[in-house]
Amino acid sequence: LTTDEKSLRADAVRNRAAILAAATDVFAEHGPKATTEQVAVKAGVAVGTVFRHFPTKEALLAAIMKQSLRRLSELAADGELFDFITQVVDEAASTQTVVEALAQHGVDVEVAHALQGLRDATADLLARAQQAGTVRPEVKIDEVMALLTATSQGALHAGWDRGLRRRTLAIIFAGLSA
Amino acid sequence: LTTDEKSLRADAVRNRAAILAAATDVFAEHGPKATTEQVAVKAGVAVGTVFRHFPTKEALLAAIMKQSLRRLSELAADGELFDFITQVVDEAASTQTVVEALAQHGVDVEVAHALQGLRDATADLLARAQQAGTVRPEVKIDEVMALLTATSQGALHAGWDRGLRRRTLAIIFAGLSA
Amino acid sequence: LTTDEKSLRADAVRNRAAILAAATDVFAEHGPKATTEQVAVKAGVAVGTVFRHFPTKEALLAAIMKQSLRRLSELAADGELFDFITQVVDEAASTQTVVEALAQHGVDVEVAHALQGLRDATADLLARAQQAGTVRPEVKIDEVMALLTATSQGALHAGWDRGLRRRTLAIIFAGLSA
Amino acid sequence: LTTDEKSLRADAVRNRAAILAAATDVFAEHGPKATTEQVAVKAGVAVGTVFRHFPTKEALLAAIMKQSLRRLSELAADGELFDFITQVVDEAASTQTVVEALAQHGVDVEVAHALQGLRDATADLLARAQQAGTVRPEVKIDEVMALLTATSQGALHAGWDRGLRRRTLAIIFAGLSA
DNA sequence: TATGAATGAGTATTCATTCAT
DNA sequence: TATGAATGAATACTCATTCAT
Repeated sequence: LTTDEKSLRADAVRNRAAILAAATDVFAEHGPKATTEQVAVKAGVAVGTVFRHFPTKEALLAAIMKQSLRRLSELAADGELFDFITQVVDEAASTQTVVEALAQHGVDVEVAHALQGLRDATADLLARAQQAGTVRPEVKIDEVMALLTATSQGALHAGWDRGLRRRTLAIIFAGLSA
Repeated sequence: LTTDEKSLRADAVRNRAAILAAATDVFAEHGPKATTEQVAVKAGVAVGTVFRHFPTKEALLAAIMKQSLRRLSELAADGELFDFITQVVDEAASTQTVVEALAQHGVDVEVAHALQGLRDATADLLARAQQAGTVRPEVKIDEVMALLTATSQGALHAGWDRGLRRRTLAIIFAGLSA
Repeated sequence: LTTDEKSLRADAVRNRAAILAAATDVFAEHGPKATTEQVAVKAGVAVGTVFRHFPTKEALLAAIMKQSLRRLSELAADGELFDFITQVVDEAASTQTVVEALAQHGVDVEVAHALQGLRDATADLLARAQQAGTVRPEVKIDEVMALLTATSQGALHAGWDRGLRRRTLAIIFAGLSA
Repeated sequence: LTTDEKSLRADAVRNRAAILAAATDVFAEHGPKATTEQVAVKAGVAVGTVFRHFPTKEALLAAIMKQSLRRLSELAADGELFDFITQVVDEAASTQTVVEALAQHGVDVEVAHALQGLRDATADLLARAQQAGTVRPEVKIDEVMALLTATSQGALHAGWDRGLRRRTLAIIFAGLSA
């Protein structure tokens, strides 16, 4: 029985992960209007299971956001500001939801917390860049986050190609540079 | 008779305008998921009337976009690039849909046309700014439109306040400047 | 003024006829689900005019039925039973509504009256045919009307071609023959 | 587990059957304009359930047709032509939709198949009747199906009573007889 | 715990009918 | 009297969520 329970729990954990991964894909591809059913199918489970793990569609979206924000925060660690921004924007397409998360406020305490984490990590990169003299000293984290958000959304919705992304970012980087 | 016909048409025209205005407000506030019914209520007409003027919800959205794009194009005429961008971003909040129009492609022939109009008007401003030596010569209209789109979306979704908008744009303008 | 009134009345009469004709065509082509608007367009008038002449869609349908039933009654006059039946069936396609009228009961007093007229005219043909010895004496008008209705509906809905109509009627005529 | 799955499925199967039965009744009584909601109510389920089983109103109608056509085909097996026709016509009232199915073409592949099944079964009866010398040799299956369709529709829409049905069929049988 | 069938409120769209012009 | 815009009830279909198995 203990074994059963354990394996059940293991299954549950695996399911949770599968659902989260599936949801990320599905929402990235079809936007937030994608169906819970679609997520369930992609995850290889039944709808009921999705709702057991995430009591609400909104909760599922929040979970995705949290996950993505964490991933971005890790990306920020030990990086360089301009590289980081470039990476985020390049990957925006695969994280539509994150971007929308970045753009929203107050959705959810946990999301807000994760967002703060990303902000802190980015603030570190900014500070370092300013100490290195790469970025003008008067630039504040608020503006950097704003530019990050804006560019990610733009890249995402407008479907900029790699070249346009680079040239657009080049302008922004020029504006940030000392 | 002429008078009668005109007044009939006038009523219809008034309603059409009311619906368009209401739709602009409603969609700006609740996003594209807002109900046609909501629009009707706000416009003070019955749903049927909305559908008589705009046969589809999508058509209604397209009409809003067209209208806003035209407004922006007019704004661009006889202006200065940085002022124009600032204005667009400042007003983004009231034109969520436009921004999304800017970000979409191929929605509708007429919308595409209006979008091209805005692009042309902006291209003029850019050329003039480059001739005046205000903007670097290597900057292309593509990047300017990209920045316009991105910043509008960012300002809109993230709810930047006036100060943040100004500071963020300042960075971008610095990046564009010769 | 009198002239005006007269010409107005003349217009009205002309409109009524145009609407009736248009409705016959439209309903024949698209079935009873056709729109009042379609009828109006085909008649070259506005919907309001249709409703001024026929207060209800049902009333319009009833009017068509009456008209068609009268036409068929006239067709029956001075004819021969089998020829008459053949003609009715051949023309069924152009009078879908009539056929449905034939199949309904109690729709409308006036329609019922017109239906009775057709029945009487057919009864005359039957009597004559029986006197001539062409049709068995025990056949009653009820059966003839039933066969007429059935065959018209069948021909209409199933889209029998001319050959099939002829062969099917041949069997029925054989059954009726003395 | 197997039992559980089966009982789940059993529930679903029971519902499907209930919906089909309800739909047959409802459409027989109110014609094809009857509401999906009405069907749901009669079946004792929610609308959603109806749509889960039959994704479209049309699909539901097609399912009814298929079912009825199958029932009729079985009726044809091991029977005698005139008896068979009589039965079909007697039961027409309870199968309005079938009759319309008989009258339509190309609605749906499966329906077409079922229709062909009925035609084949009827053709067998016809062949046997002709071999037995009961029916004239030159009669073809096309005409028989045409008569079957026509009479069923007539009986249905015009509400013939039993006596009239018998007398009308008697004429047709006379026409078919050798 | 997982399943997937059932639920039912919600939404876009149509169309007979009314009524201001 | 004719017009055609406005009305709003009606209807097919969707989808987040619940719950029996």
